[in-house]
Amino acid sequence: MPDYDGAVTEATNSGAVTLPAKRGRGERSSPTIYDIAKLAGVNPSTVSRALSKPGRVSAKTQKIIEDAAEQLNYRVNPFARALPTGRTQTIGLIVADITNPTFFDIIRGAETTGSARDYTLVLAESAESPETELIAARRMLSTVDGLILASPRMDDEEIRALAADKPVVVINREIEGVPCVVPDVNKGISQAVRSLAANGHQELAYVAGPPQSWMSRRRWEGVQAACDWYKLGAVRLESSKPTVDGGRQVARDVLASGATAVITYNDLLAIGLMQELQAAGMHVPDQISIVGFDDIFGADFTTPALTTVRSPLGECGSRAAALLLDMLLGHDGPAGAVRVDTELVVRGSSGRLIA
Amino acid sequence: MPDYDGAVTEATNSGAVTLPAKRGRGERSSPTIYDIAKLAGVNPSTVSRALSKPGRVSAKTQKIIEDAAEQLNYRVNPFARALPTGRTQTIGLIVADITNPTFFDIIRGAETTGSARDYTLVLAESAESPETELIAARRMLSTVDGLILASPRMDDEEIRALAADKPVVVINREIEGVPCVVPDVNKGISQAVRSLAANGHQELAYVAGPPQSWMSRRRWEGVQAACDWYKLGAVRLESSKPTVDGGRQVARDVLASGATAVITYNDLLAIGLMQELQAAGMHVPDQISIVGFDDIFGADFTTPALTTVRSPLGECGSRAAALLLDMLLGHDGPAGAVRVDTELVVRGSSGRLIA
DNA sequence: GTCAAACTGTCAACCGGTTGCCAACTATTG
DNA sequence: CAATAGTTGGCAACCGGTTGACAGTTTGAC
Repeated sequence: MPDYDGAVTEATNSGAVTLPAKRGRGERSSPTIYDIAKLAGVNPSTVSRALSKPGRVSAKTQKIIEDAAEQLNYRVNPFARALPTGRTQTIGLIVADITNPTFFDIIRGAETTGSARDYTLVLAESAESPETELIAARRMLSTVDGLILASPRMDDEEIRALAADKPVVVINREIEGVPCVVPDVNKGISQAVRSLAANGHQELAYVAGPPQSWMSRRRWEGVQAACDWYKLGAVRLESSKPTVDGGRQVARDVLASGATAVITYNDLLAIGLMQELQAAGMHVPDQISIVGFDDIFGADFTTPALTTVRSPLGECGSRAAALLLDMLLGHDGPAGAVRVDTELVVRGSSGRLIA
Repeated sequence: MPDYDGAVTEATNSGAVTLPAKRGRGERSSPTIYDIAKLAGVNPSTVSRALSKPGRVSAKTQKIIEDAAEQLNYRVNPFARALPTGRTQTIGLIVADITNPTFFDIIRGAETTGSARDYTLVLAESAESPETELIAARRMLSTVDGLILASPRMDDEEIRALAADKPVVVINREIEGVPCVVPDVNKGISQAVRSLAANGHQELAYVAGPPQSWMSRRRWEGVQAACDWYKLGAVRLESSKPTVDGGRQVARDVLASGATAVITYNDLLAIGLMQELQAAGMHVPDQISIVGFDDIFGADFTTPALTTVRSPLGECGSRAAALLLDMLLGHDGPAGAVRVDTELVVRGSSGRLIA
């Protein structure tokens, strides 16, 4: 029910009616612990304790105060609480690109887990820029209880500095001394390369992501290791940006490389690459196999549907938020990185080479 | 820019910068206006005025204070500011479903426009539930300066009640007395139906979205009107949920309806429907044409690519945020709804009926 | 019955800005 | 040069909770 605060407390204002916007627009203001205290016949500090320090006041008083609070439809003023305590019931999330579906699930996972524990999610975007990211992180850090960095682009040192200030959890990157949630790509990559090798491929290209991306490097290392093991040649190609468009642009280099199988840093690149190759008359997977990363929304819309190494991103977001909330309760972060499993999802874009 | 949001540009770390004073238990705390006041040799209130009320203090004092603030690397404490003023430099956005790509452009548009004016975006999800939405809206409203509701599911009355409290802008719905940003679907629908009629279709089905969705009703009305005009039969089918899955489930009803052309409430439904119809051996568009709504990310990944009525959702998010920020500056909201244009994007999923 | 420990509620001092009001100072004008 | 209007800076009272210190009450042990 909308609280239309009934009685105007006449004790407050002595003089003339302050009609011009006292707060915001309307004159309405929500009940405070002082109102409750008056109604319950106790001291405001007792109200404060009853409402936030269970056990500190007697059960009887507690009940009286809770009833009064209910009657007035009281809600704490988050700012008043935040001012002396610093607690804001808020967690921040910074992603590199809001429109990148990779982050959809991370955002949802974090939001869901957060709001289940009465935390609100604050979102910011870094636009893939380390500088923007740092500025956003700094600005946020003063207003949230903790911060989740999804695929951060800034330096380890800067992240550690932030983490020294308030709890920080990192997704998709490992940083010594900072709690991390990281998909363990080895399993998925190993499956992917084995599958490609089994299908007769001998030369593989990896299309890399942003140079600042730890995960892109990690995936390249994984690809190299797996290719060594399965005796495939591996070449690394750069992309201009980790998007569908970037994938289209890298198609030339892919063709020039002579590789018959491509693993891309993410699904967007894979999709763009596939579109461009098909437009150039190539047949996927008969002439070239394409494997993406992440299994984003839409990866199965393409024809052929995209084979991809799935990272459980929703789980990453959710685990990161849970970790953060735990840390806010005073627990220590995990010693090492939290690893979540990846797996190859085989669809139509990879298969036997038909030479 | 009237507000001092902190010296972000402290590139020149020249010489002795007084470190922030330690708080009682060795916790670091950031500098306050009192620190600045001491350093500048003025009263704290003068500092406050210098930093937030341009023109209220003399240029000379202003300069001294700004230098001192810079030297201390001062940032306002948002909570301390919010407590007396209610201003938080924050706007809220509530969407029905965080993972629905429809909202991603809206989110990005709002975030981008907001952060360009130094506002932070706070995000919440209603999970398509009017109750959850209302709770989230209430909780948010006390902590943000204004609220954007994207495709709200709650009653008009409840929204008006919220709008009476703080500035509210609605996207994808028209509510008398509340500023709205709404894609004007008529043009796009008209183009779509005309195109279908020209391709020989005579019976059309509309797959509706959530019953609480104003936009779904609006689109149905538009479809009916256009079908009247172009002399097509129109039948309305219900979906269980506005997702890919919901689209798959409604395939049976679509087939049973005998319609040869389908317009769905959104692209997700269209994609799911197309998948299921194709799985059942139907050929799109030779046997049945499918037209979606919104032109979301991935709509062009399908085979055939999806014909859809594009709504400029990023623009909606951005316009809504701009509107809201204007209102926060004291301007009135627009008299009527702000309409943005829609247009048909013809791709492969619609075409001539081959009977 | 005495004395101390445990429990409860109150007081008052914050947290860090904002702002109405007033006094002092400056500039303008007659 | 005095009177007046316009500036500018300071004082102090908030905003709404939180919390350490403390005193009054109970409770419990001996």
